[in-house]
Amino acid sequence: MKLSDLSISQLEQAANMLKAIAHPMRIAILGFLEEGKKLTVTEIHELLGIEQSTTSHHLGILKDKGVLASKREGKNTYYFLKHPDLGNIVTCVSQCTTD
Amino acid sequence: MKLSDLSISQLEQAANMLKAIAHPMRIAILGFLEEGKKLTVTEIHELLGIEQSTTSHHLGILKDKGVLASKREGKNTYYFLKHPDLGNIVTCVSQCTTD
DNA sequence: CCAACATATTTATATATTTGCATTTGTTAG
DNA sequence: CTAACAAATGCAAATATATAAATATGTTGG
Repeated sequence: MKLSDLSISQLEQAANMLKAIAHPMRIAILGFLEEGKKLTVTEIHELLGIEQSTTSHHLGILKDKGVLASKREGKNTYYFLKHPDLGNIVTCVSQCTTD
Repeated sequence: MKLSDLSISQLEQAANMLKAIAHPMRIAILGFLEEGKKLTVTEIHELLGIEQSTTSHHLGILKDKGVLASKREGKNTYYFLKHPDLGNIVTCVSQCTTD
Protein backbone atom coordinates (compact mmCIF):
# COMPACT_ATOMS: atom_id res chain seq x y z
CA MET A 1 0.00 0.00 0.00
CA LYS A 2 1.42 3.35 -1.01
CA LEU A 3 1.75 6.02 1.61
CA SER A 4 0.45 8.61 -0.82
CA ASP A 5 -2.83 6.72 -1.19
CA LEU A 6 -3.90 7.45 2.37
CA SER A 7 -7.22 9.25 2.77
CA ILE A 8 -7.63 12.34 4.89
CA SER A 9 -9.08 10.37 7.77
CA GLN A 10 -6.31 7.80 7.53
CA LEU A 11 -3.76 10.61 7.59
CA GLU A 12 -5.43 12.00 10.67
CA GLN A 13 -5.52 8.66 12.41
CA ALA A 14 -1.86 8.04 11.66
CA ALA A 15 -1.04 11.57 12.84
CA ASN A 16 -2.93 11.02 16.08
CA MET A 17 -1.10 7.78 16.72
CA LEU A 18 2.28 9.38 16.05
CA LYS A 19 1.35 12.41 18.11
CA ALA A 20 0.52 10.08 20.97
CA ILE A 21 3.96 8.51 20.72
CA ALA A 22 5.82 11.77 20.14
CA HIS A 23 6.62 12.65 23.74
CA PRO A 24 9.77 11.79 25.69
CA MET A 25 7.90 10.17 28.58
CA ARG A 26 5.66 8.21 26.29
CA ILE A 27 8.59 6.98 24.22
CA ALA A 28 10.21 5.89 27.48
CA ILE A 29 7.00 4.03 28.32
CA LEU A 30 7.19 2.21 24.98
CA GLY A 31 10.75 1.32 25.93
CA PHE A 32 9.54 -0.33 29.14
CA LEU A 33 6.91 -2.30 27.26
CA GLU A 34 9.14 -3.85 24.63
CA GLU A 35 8.94 -7.56 23.93
CA GLY A 36 5.38 -7.92 25.11
CA LYS A 37 6.09 -6.81 28.68
CA LYS A 38 3.08 -5.73 30.76
CA LEU A 39 3.45 -3.19 33.56
CA THR A 40 1.08 -1.51 36.03
CA VAL A 41 0.51 2.23 36.30
CA THR A 42 2.38 2.31 39.59
CA GLU A 43 5.37 0.45 38.18
CA ILE A 44 5.60 2.84 35.24
CA HIS A 45 5.06 5.87 37.47
CA GLU A 46 7.96 4.73 39.67
CA LEU A 47 10.21 3.89 36.73
CA LEU A 48 9.62 7.32 35.21
CA GLY A 49 9.78 9.21 38.48
CA ILE A 50 6.77 11.38 37.65
CA GLU A 51 3.39 11.88 39.28
CA GLN A 52 0.89 9.03 39.30
CA SER A 53 -1.77 11.19 37.69
CA THR A 54 0.60 12.36 34.99
CA THR A 55 1.55 8.77 34.29
CA SER A 56 -2.08 7.78 34.07
CA HIS A 57 -2.69 10.67 31.71
CA HIS A 58 0.10 9.58 29.39
CA LEU A 59 -1.11 5.98 29.45
CA GLY A 60 -4.63 7.18 28.69
CA ILE A 61 -3.39 9.07 25.64
CA LEU A 62 -1.48 6.06 24.36
CA LYS A 63 -4.46 3.81 24.89
CA ASP A 64 -6.94 6.26 23.41
CA LYS A 65 -4.91 6.50 20.21
CA GLY A 66 -4.57 2.74 19.91
CA VAL A 67 -0.91 2.44 20.82
CA LEU A 68 -1.43 0.56 24.08
CA ALA A 69 -4.07 -1.75 25.46
CA SER A 70 -4.77 -2.47 29.10
CA LYS A 71 -6.01 -5.35 31.17
CA ARG A 72 -7.29 -5.05 34.69
CA GLU A 73 -6.16 -7.63 37.21
CA GLY A 74 -7.46 -6.96 40.68
CA LYS A 75 -6.28 -3.59 41.91
CA ASN A 76 -3.77 -3.29 39.13
CA THR A 77 -4.16 -2.34 35.50
CA TYR A 78 -1.52 -3.74 33.22
CA TYR A 79 -0.59 -1.81 30.10
CA PHE A 80 1.07 -3.35 27.05
CA LEU A 81 1.71 -2.64 23.39
CA LYS A 82 -1.35 -3.24 21.25
CA HIS A 83 0.80 -3.80 18.16
CA PRO A 84 4.25 -5.14 19.02
CA ASP A 85 5.49 -3.65 15.73
CA LEU A 86 5.09 -0.16 17.16
CA GLY A 87 8.26 -0.63 19.15
CA ASN A 88 10.08 -0.53 15.83
CA ILE A 89 8.98 3.02 15.13
CA VAL A 90 10.98 4.53 17.90
CA THR A 91 13.90 2.24 17.22
CA CYS A 92 13.81 3.42 13.61
CA VAL A 93 13.62 7.07 14.59
CA SER A 94 16.41 6.62 17.11
CA GLN A 95 18.64 5.21 14.42
CA CYS A 96 17.89 8.18 12.20
CA THR A 97 18.61 10.64 15.01
CA THR A 98 21.99 9.28 16.02
CA ASP A 99 23.87 10.49 12.97
CA MET B 1 20.35 -1.03 20.70
CA LYS B 2 17.58 -1.30 23.23
CA LEU B 3 14.88 1.30 23.19
CA SER B 4 14.97 1.48 26.97
CA ASP B 5 18.64 2.51 26.90
CA LEU B 6 17.90 5.88 25.35
CA SER B 7 19.08 8.92 27.29
CA ILE B 8 16.84 11.84 28.10
CA SER B 9 18.23 13.92 25.26
CA GLN B 10 17.87 11.03 22.85
CA LEU B 11 14.28 10.59 23.96
CA GLU B 12 13.69 14.27 23.35
CA GLN B 13 15.29 14.19 19.94
CA ALA B 14 13.23 11.18 18.91
CA ALA B 15 10.10 12.86 20.28
CA ASN B 16 10.83 16.02 18.32
CA MET B 17 11.30 14.05 15.13
CA LEU B 18 8.08 12.13 15.66
CA LYS B 19 6.25 15.31 16.62
CA ALA B 20 7.42 16.86 13.39
CA ILE B 21 5.97 13.95 11.44
CA ALA B 22 2.77 13.69 13.48
CA HIS B 23 0.58 16.02 11.42
CA PRO B 24 -1.76 15.05 8.58
CA MET B 25 -0.27 17.52 6.11
CA ARG B 26 3.26 16.56 6.98
CA ILE B 27 2.51 12.87 6.66
CA ALA B 28 1.05 13.66 3.25
CA ILE B 29 4.27 15.47 2.40
CA LEU B 30 6.26 12.36 3.34
CA GLY B 31 3.93 10.46 1.02
CA PHE B 32 4.86 12.73 -1.87
CA LEU B 33 8.55 12.27 -1.16
CA GLU B 34 8.67 8.50 -1.10
CA GLU B 35 11.31 6.67 -3.10
CA GLY B 36 13.77 9.54 -3.03
CA LYS B 37 11.52 11.96 -4.91
CA LYS B 38 12.41 15.63 -4.67
CA LEU B 39 9.73 18.34 -4.93
CA THR B 40 9.68 22.13 -4.73
CA VAL B 41 7.70 24.16 -2.22
CA THR B 42 5.31 25.27 -4.95
CA GLU B 43 4.70 21.73 -6.14
CA ILE B 44 3.94 20.56 -2.62
CA HIS B 45 1.80 23.61 -1.90
CA GLU B 46 -0.28 22.87 -5.02
CA LEU B 47 -0.49 19.15 -4.30
CA LEU B 48 -1.73 19.82 -0.78
CA GLY B 49 -4.02 22.69 -1.73
CA ILE B 50 -2.94 24.82 1.23
CA GLU B 51 -1.29 28.25 1.49
CA GLN B 52 2.27 28.67 0.31
CA SER B 53 3.37 30.10 3.65
CA THR B 54 1.76 27.24 5.53
CA THR B 55 3.50 24.77 3.27
CA SER B 56 6.82 26.48 3.84
CA HIS B 57 6.18 26.41 7.56
CA HIS B 58 5.54 22.67 7.52
CA LEU B 59 8.62 22.02 5.41
CA GLY B 60 10.66 24.15 7.77
CA ILE B 61 9.52 22.06 10.73
CA LEU B 62 10.36 18.80 8.97
CA LYS B 63 13.77 20.10 7.98
CA ASP B 64 14.48 21.60 11.38
CA LYS B 65 13.82 18.28 13.09
CA GLY B 66 15.98 16.36 10.64
CA VAL B 67 13.24 14.60 8.72
CA LEU B 68 13.81 16.38 5.43
CA ALA B 69 16.75 18.02 3.74
CA SER B 70 16.61 20.62 1.01
CA LYS B 71 18.69 21.65 -1.95
CA ARG B 72 18.40 24.95 -3.73
CA GLU B 73 18.42 24.92 -7.52
CA GLY B 74 17.91 28.34 -8.98
CA LYS B 75 14.62 29.81 -7.89
CA ASN B 76 13.42 26.50 -6.57
CA THR B 77 14.19 24.66 -3.37
CA TYR B 78 13.80 20.92 -3.57
CA TYR B 79 12.87 19.01 -0.46
CA PHE B 80 13.51 15.31 0.04
CA LEU B 81 13.70 12.70 2.78
CA LYS B 82 16.93 12.90 4.73
CA HIS B 83 16.65 9.24 5.77
CA PRO B 84 14.73 7.16 3.23
CA ASP B 85 13.86 4.76 6.07
CA LEU B 86 11.59 7.36 7.60
CA GLY B 87 8.98 6.59 5.00
CA ASN B 88 8.56 3.24 6.73
CA ILE B 89 7.40 4.84 9.94
CA VAL B 90 4.17 6.10 8.54
CA THR B 91 3.66 2.91 6.56
CA CYS B 92 4.09 0.99 9.81
CA VAL B 93 1.68 3.21 11.70
CA SER B 94 -0.81 3.04 8.87
CA GLN B 95 -0.78 -0.73 9.04
CA CYS B 96 -1.40 -0.61 12.77
CA THR B 97 -4.29 1.82 12.34
CA THR B 98 -6.20 -0.12 9.71
CA ASP B 99 -7.33 -2.93 11.98
C1' DC C 1 19.32 47.57 -11.75
C1' DC C 2 14.44 45.99 -12.08
C1' DA C 3 10.50 42.99 -12.61
C1' DA C 4 8.74 38.61 -11.65
C1' DC C 5 8.67 34.65 -9.34
C1' DA C 6 10.00 31.32 -5.33
C1' DT C 7 10.66 30.83 -0.67
C1' DA C 8 10.99 32.23 4.17
C1' DT C 9 9.76 34.95 8.16
C1' DT C 10 6.92 37.77 11.14
C1' DT C 11 2.80 38.56 13.47
C1' DA C 12 -1.53 37.72 15.66
C1' DT C 13 -5.18 34.81 16.94
C1' DA C 14 -7.25 30.47 17.89
C1' DT C 15 -6.61 26.11 19.56
C1' DA C 16 -4.28 22.26 21.84
C1' DT C 17 -1.02 20.17 25.14
C1' DT C 18 1.43 19.38 29.45
C1' DT C 19 1.66 19.27 34.23
C1' DG C 20 0.60 18.73 39.23
C1' DC C 21 -2.83 19.03 42.59
C1' DA C 22 -7.11 17.62 44.36
C1' DT C 23 -10.78 14.65 43.89
C1' DT C 24 -13.25 10.64 42.47
C1' DT C 25 -13.89 5.99 41.15
C1' DG C 26 -12.71 1.12 41.30
C1' DT C 27 -10.97 -3.08 43.77
C1' DT C 28 -9.42 -6.08 47.41
C1' DA C 29 -8.54 -7.63 52.15
C1' DG C 30 -10.16 -7.94 56.60
C1' DC D 1 -19.10 -2.34 55.31
C1' DT D 2 -14.66 -0.09 55.76
C1' DA D 3 -9.81 0.90 55.32
C1' DA D 4 -6.17 0.95 52.13
C1' DC D 5 -4.38 0.92 47.87
C1' DA D 6 -4.62 1.56 42.54
C1' DA D 7 -6.08 4.13 38.84
C1' DA D 8 -8.69 7.76 36.43
C1' DT D 9 -10.66 12.33 36.01
C1' DG D 10 -11.51 17.48 36.58
C1' DC D 11 -9.29 21.63 36.91
C1' DA D 12 -6.27 25.60 36.06
C1' DA D 13 -2.03 27.80 34.62
C1' DA D 14 1.92 27.66 31.67
C1' DT D 15 3.50 26.51 27.41
C1' DA D 16 3.33 25.07 22.64
C1' DT D 17 1.24 24.64 18.09
C1' DA D 18 -1.38 25.72 13.74
C1' DT D 19 -2.96 28.88 10.60
C1' DA D 20 -3.36 32.74 7.34
C1' DA D 21 -2.23 37.32 6.08
C1' DA D 22 1.28 40.42 5.26
C1' DT D 23 5.90 41.28 4.63
C1' DA D 24 10.68 40.33 3.67
C1' DT D 25 14.38 37.91 1.45
C1' DG D 26 16.54 35.42 -2.29
C1' DT D 27 17.18 34.34 -7.31
C1' DT D 28 16.89 34.69 -12.22
C1' DG D 29 16.11 36.79 -16.77
C1' DG D 30 16.07 40.82 -19.34
